[in-house]
Amino acid sequence: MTRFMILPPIGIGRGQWGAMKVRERPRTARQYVVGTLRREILQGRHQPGSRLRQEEVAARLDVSTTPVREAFRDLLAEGLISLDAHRGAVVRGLTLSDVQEIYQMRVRLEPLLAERTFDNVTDEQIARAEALHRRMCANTSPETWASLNEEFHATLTGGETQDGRLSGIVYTLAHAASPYVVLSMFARPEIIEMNNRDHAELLALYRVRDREGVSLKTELHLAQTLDTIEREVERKSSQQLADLNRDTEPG
Amino acid sequence: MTRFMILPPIGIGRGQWGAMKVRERPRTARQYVVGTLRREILQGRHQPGSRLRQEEVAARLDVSTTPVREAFRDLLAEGLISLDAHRGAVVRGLTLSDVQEIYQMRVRLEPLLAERTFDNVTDEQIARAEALHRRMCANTSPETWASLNEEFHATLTGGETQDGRLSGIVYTLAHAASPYVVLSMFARPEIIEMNNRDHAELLALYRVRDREGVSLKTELHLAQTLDTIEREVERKSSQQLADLNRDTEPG
DNA sequence: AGTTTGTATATTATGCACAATGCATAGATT
DNA sequence: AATCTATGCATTGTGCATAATATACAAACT
Repeated sequence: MTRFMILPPIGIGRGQWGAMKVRERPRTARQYVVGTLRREILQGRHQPGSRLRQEEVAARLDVSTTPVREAFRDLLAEGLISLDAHRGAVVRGLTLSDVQEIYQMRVRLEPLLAERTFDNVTDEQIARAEALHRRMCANTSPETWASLNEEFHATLTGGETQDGRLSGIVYTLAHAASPYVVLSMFARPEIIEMNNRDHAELLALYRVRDREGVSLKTELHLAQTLDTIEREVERKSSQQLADLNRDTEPG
Repeated sequence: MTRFMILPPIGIGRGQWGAMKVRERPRTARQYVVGTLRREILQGRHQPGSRLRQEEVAARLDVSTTPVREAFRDLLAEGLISLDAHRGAVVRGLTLSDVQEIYQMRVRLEPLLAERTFDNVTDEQIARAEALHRRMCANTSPETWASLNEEFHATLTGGETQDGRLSGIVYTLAHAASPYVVLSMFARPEIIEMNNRDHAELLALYRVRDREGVSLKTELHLAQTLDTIEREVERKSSQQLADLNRDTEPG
């Protein structure tokens, strides 16, 4: 049935709404602000301790202050800023103690998430994870590797589709710690290879449907990562740390 | 410059959010809305699945819509509502699976929190916790007991003064599960006595500064509580369960 | 005829400009 | 010098305009 299409050929099939759902939803101003500020903070573009003034942010991103205020609430929930009544938003830095706390939580929570989602993991999801794994083995740039890494774990645990508290918390924690992970990988590229080997083992355990094995491997993987980061931070002077955090990426 | 004020002086004017304690520092409208809605939801006054319309809430609490929207963001972070762009807020119910998830997280996180805060616990804090413990032993009303219980644990772990991610998450989880805890205590009052004995043991361990013991006891205490809740829910007929979180989906 | 597809309307969330409150700091008074 | 007061400034709150979604209803196709 060849029906005349009034609206642009974005989607095949019926109507623009079905197609809209596949593409990205029209983002609200708030989502735009949250995304931008989160990226900026995680990339270290805002000095920890510096204030974020809503008017300034609103002017810079060309929106009004209302969506900025709501964005601040979201960033507060993610732990990226602190927010006191009438006193405004302050960028929270990540101390080593923070990173340790985050990883100690992940070590305990991610095996639990893996166990709880284990039965819902399909062969197709494993296949997608394996595809991501191959791309991660081929790509050695820390940033893109980290990005793929997040997608990898999200694929195996149901990702954002899961609406429970656990998956949301795990997702947020993984995000929050990412700058340090990237940092340690910059310092010692062999860490990436170690992670890739861990992922290969993990995929193998998923393939043979070894629930217990997946849980244990997940725990071990994170504990080792924390250990690596701790050693790396100890090795570095805090000066160098600050330098790396301050520098921004080349366009 | 004394231009006439459209808004009356603090405290009286925009109504009854002065109806709370007059002596308390003027809270912001947002804090008032968050507190009110949280209490209402946790008390089960809103059917799970029902919508919260910002205009309605704003009119009822005699506030404008902006603080209501920001309050929605806070409640979203606490997991009490879900929130989709342009589609509004929906009250989330607590399924047994949710409660299990929450307790499985608490079993893993609270020992960690106890360990991390252990060295900062002062004798004075222990004394305050003991005072609360005595009041809890004397009081057998489930609601007040639960309220004191939260204060008890907050006292021993630094409470809200702590600004790390861990303490905030633990605090939120404890809050979220409270309706079920109260429920199980209503059903079987001896649970309160069991908890009181656990607390006495815990305090003794704090007194002798046994870090490992505190951690283990905390874990055991929560695991037992989850077990009790599960058995209690199982014991009840699915009839009564259905009463608690009524399914709003029409066939 | 029954179902689906398209359009108009109504409802609700989102965004904006402005008014007002509270915090912080600098200046004046005792 | 210390305390109190006044002023600047950023956050908070309000009312309204706009954009998006859901609902109702008419038209078209199988």
